[in-house]
Amino acid sequence: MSDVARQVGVSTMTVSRALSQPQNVAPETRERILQAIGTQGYVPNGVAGSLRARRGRGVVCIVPHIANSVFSDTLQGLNDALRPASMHVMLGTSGYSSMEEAQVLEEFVRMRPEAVVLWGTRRHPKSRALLRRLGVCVIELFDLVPDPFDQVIGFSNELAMRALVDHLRSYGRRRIAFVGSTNERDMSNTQRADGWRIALRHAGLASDGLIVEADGTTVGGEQAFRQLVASGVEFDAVCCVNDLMAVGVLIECRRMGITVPQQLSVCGFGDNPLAQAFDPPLSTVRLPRYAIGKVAGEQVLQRMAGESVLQRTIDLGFELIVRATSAVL
Amino acid sequence: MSDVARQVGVSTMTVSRALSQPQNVAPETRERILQAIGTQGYVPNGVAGSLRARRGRGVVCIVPHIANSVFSDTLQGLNDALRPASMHVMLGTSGYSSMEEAQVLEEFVRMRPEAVVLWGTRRHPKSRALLRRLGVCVIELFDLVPDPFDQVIGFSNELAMRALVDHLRSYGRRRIAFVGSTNERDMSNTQRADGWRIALRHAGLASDGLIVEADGTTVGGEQAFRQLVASGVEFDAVCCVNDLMAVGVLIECRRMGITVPQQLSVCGFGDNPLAQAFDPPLSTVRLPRYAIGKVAGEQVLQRMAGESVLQRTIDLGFELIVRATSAVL
DNA sequence: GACTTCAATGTTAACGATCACATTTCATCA
DNA sequence: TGATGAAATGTGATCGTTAACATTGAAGTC
Repeated sequence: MSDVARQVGVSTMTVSRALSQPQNVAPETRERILQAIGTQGYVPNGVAGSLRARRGRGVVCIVPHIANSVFSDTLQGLNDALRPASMHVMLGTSGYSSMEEAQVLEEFVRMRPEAVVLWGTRRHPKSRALLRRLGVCVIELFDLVPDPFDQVIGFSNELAMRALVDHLRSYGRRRIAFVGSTNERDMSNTQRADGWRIALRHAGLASDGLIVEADGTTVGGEQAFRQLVASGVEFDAVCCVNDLMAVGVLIECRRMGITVPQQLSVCGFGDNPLAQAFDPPLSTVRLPRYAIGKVAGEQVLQRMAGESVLQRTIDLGFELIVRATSAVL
Repeated sequence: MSDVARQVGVSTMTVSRALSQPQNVAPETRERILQAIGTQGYVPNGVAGSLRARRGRGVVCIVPHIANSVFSDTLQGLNDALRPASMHVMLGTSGYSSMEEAQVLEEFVRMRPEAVVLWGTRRHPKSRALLRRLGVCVIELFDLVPDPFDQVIGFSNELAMRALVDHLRSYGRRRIAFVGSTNERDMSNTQRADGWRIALRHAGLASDGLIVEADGTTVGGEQAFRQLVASGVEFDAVCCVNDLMAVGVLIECRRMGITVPQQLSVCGFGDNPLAQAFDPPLSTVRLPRYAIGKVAGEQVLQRMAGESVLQRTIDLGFELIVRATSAVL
């Protein structure tokens, strides 16, 4: 920077101003400075700038796993919202462990991010203490909770699951089973199971014996379904906590010769790309994955601009996607 | 930091050392320092550290689009490799445009990253100049080229496509068509088409009239296939530049009553999750997506450790996945 | 002509850590 | 007993930028 200043015959401050507050520099001076910058190939040192300004242009984002379309769609949204403001995303993963998240977080906050965006609402006490101390803007994603740590953006798992159950009821189903996952440690599984239970109770339907659990994969779905059938309980519909398990159920149905949706209705959750591509296409709930990230980014920008937080809980809703596995269309 | 130093009764330098070079601090002093850090909730300022050390702990990674499993798998690999070394990924997207990539890159390098990881090998001249000037470690991903800018990690599109063609030949196919994409601006499409052409020539087979192009989506695949059929040319196999287009071809076949693989063999490229889930499951080529990111991260660490670059071009190979669309199993 | 005003630019001192070098401490040994 | 060296700690300068305040000069006002 001083090289540029020397060449143009001004002080470094003027060079700095030419870049960050052009309106305070004479147009011709500015022109000469920009030219010198181009000639010398000067690249401003953002690290020094951030140190002096006592604020970086980074936003930490920690998701459980990047290679999963739910998370990567959200990351895309976050990135798209932040890019126009010259902010950058510092990406980290927790591997679905709040302990690991706490460790990653502790390392990342050293870079003094403008905001921290985290998946889910289950936090390690250490993370809470750290975030509280730093007073940084924290945005939690996906699972809505009534009283968030700072701000939460997502949709209601419970309402979404109730919408699915109500849809099945309107199609005449009365014995609606639930297939849960044992490996999702976040609140999603609990909240969705709650939604299912509440919807049944509201409709005066029984839920006893109608819930099974397994690993949250396709294979887990197959196992869970076999278990449900083996238990001897009667059922005419199955709601799964996610699409992969629902696909597992469908595969097992095909094997057992159960016709879907004539003999049995099946619903997934999440609208995984698979849901649409599978044969038969799976009824499910589409989640505002991209929008969650986008709105999170927008909130970060708004709060940086000094605007106060209007809503601590932002509900972006969901979309019921009825395909061939739940009803004869 | 000075608060901690004061409380313990040492200089800030000792506190600094207690954290970064513990072996140079008396164990008991270190213990007291760590305790004071815990009490006060001191979080080291990584920005200041990076400025003084003149090197950050960040790695810039710019991919075309995050919400695409090819890229997110690779990001996962990169992240997994870098995390144990306390490095972090600064994530950016180019939207498949080298111009946009250049802009994002220019902003990101201000943070003085330890390395820059970029998708593909097509660079804007500005990016090249910038990277050359900064002398930063540059790792390009996916499309192998013989003489990379700095270092490239990937697989051979050409060899992979030749493997597919050879597989089809071994199954008796002689009139093998190619469905290309018009919207992939990177080298993949060209290299894959070249591989197809070369494989046919080596086998003494004709390629005239056997290539069509469309938008690189499922719908594009359907269109391309209709176009191919309408052209009246004879063919008994179709290689597609990606899995989505191959799925489109399969959908169109079903519509036209063409049996796969009896009347026609179909191959995709990339092993998209859809390929396995589709009915019938699609033959394709599995790419080392995760490994590419992982190895990239490992290379960054090795080069930071001062090791010299052993291979400027690292070929991680590919895997031919034969499923039901290319051969009766 | 002296006085005000404002735009353009300069000066100084941080931001918070750490490198290089200086100093202290203390056990070891001829 | 004093020399020797290694371990433990301290001092001062510095990384590159920018906030806050100071200065300059020229135009505008009475």
